[in-house]
Amino acid sequence: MRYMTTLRFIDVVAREGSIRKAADKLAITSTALNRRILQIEEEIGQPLFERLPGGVRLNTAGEIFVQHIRSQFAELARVQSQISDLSGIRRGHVRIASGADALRQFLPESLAAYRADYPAVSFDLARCYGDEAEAKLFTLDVDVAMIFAPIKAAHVHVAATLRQQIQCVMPADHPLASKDDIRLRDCVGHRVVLPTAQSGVRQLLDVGCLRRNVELEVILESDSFEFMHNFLQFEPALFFQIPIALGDVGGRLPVGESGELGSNLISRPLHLGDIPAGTLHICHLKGRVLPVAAAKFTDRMISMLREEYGDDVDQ
Amino acid sequence: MRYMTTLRFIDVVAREGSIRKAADKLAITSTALNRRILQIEEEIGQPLFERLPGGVRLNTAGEIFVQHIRSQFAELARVQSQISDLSGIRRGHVRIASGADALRQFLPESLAAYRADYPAVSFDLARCYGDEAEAKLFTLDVDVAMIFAPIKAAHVHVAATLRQQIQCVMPADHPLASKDDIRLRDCVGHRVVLPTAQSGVRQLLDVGCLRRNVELEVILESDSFEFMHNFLQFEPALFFQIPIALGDVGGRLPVGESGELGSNLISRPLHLGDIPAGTLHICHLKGRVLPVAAAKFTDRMISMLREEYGDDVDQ
DNA sequence: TTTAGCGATGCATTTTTTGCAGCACGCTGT
DNA sequence: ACAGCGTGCTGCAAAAAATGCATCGCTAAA
Repeated sequence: MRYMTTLRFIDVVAREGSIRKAADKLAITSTALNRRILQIEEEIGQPLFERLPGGVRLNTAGEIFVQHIRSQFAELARVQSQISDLSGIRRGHVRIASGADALRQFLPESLAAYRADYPAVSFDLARCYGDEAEAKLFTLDVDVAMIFAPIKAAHVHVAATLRQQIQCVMPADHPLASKDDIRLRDCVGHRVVLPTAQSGVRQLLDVGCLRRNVELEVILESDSFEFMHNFLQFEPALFFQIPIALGDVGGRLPVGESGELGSNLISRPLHLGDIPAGTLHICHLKGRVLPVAAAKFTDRMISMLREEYGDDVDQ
Repeated sequence: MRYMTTLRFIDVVAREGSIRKAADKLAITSTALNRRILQIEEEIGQPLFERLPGGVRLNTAGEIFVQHIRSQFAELARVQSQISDLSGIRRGHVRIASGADALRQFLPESLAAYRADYPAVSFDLARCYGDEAEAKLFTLDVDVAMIFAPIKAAHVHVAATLRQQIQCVMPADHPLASKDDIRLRDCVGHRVVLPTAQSGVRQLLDVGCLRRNVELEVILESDSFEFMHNFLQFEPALFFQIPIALGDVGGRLPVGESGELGSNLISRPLHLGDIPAGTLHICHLKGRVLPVAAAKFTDRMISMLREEYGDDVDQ
């Protein structure tokens, strides 16, 4: 949209923290960009940016205004989506933030299923951790987020939750494979592989180890579940995950039966007394009206969750 | 705001129903205006207006888009107000829709009181009936409305209500002046003056007369309370009003003691069994965040009502 | 002290917007 | 039937706005 140009520019300057850098990114000269900013500041009647020696930074007025700009963009997207919708084209765009958990099977499947019905809808997927996801919701960079972690910010509205008990994944011939349910202290003396500290699974594990006074023998830390899966093919170790990330209902069956990844891996639930079940949240920004496509996709996702996980889904 | 120009133009075209008329009003040529509209339609990807032989009319997409435009304007006003507010200037603009009832004393007084504290805040007052007021809220033409009538639309949020018993106003020497409380049938045989059919007072009266099977001898109907007040100086008659319009607490004392208007008029409450108390609503658009000034003014108004009418104020 | 990077500004150039004149179309009243 | 009116739309030239270039003054770091 033409008339949004200046606003878009301001948003970029705010993100880049420098007029010149923003100008580069926008493929215009810093002169033109600078002038646009000066003009808008004059119209508003006061500066939006502080001029620092190394660039610019939003002042309070700027913060307010940029927030307004972002909500305008989101609103425009919603309106356009609504307009497209009524012409029967079912066009649209959905922006999702998700932890790595849902990336293995649930999200690809939901997305494909939705696109089968509405092929003109496109998607943006940002993989990120809980705090980032909340921030992206707030800055209107994404429409909907899947967060496996406690929700911290008040501006987040939780549309649905899914209780997920942490699973312990290991080679089928691992000594612990015979147990139906793993205690934390069982893991002592075995090599373990952990997700990064930012991950919700890791946070639950850390709390549990602290409480039960268990020290794990960590041999690898990574933010890539795929990598850890692969690693287990070469060195036997324990590795923790939630069911939705295992790509199998309930996560109690051997994963990857079709042979792709870790065909010899099995999962066993961790004892609930050691590590309580965590919660996967599907959320969007409070008070925001989502574009048609985003709203429909969210509904679809929730009903798919309900089909697979039944009573573990809430709200 | 410069970048809003096209949007403002579209709003005007939508209201005028003709590009040429809108162009006149906007002091530009129809050419330029037409081109702007064609451009925006191209950017959106579909027309916003139907072209009729006598002008243009919004189509469904246009309705959606214009609604979006209006909400953008309102949002911008709010943001600007918020920005002004934080620089301590306390600038702002409040747009009010009100029935004639509150015009006599309550609104002028509240407005002046508020302006005494915030002299940089300006006001717009549109006198109108309930339905119009609701429409103006919806089209974002006003921020807050005072409506003495039932609220019909679902998009209206009621911030406070005030119960008001209808009063009968008459010359001090009128035969009914001796009663403490007037029944509808007492009015039969006396000349009465009524507000127009659109007024909330009139609607309550009509229902009451129908129910009690009373036929009033109507000699004058007007939408101007001031005119009716003045008329009573020349011909004795009964005239109905709610306390807030009488400019005197409770409306039970002779009005206009200071001699300005109707110094010889008194008011007596109508019997509650004949005409139930009506409700004055202070409302704004549901889901809307009001500009600072409008929000503060509304709060002030409500607290002033509470001071004067105490328990009759709700919510 | 020098150097590099920043935002701001004067001036020429390019792009966009505007206004004028005129077109085709549909309704309306004679 | 037909002229008259008002509508939205379009080529073309003029006016206005946005842009790019070169440059200034400034600050922080080397």
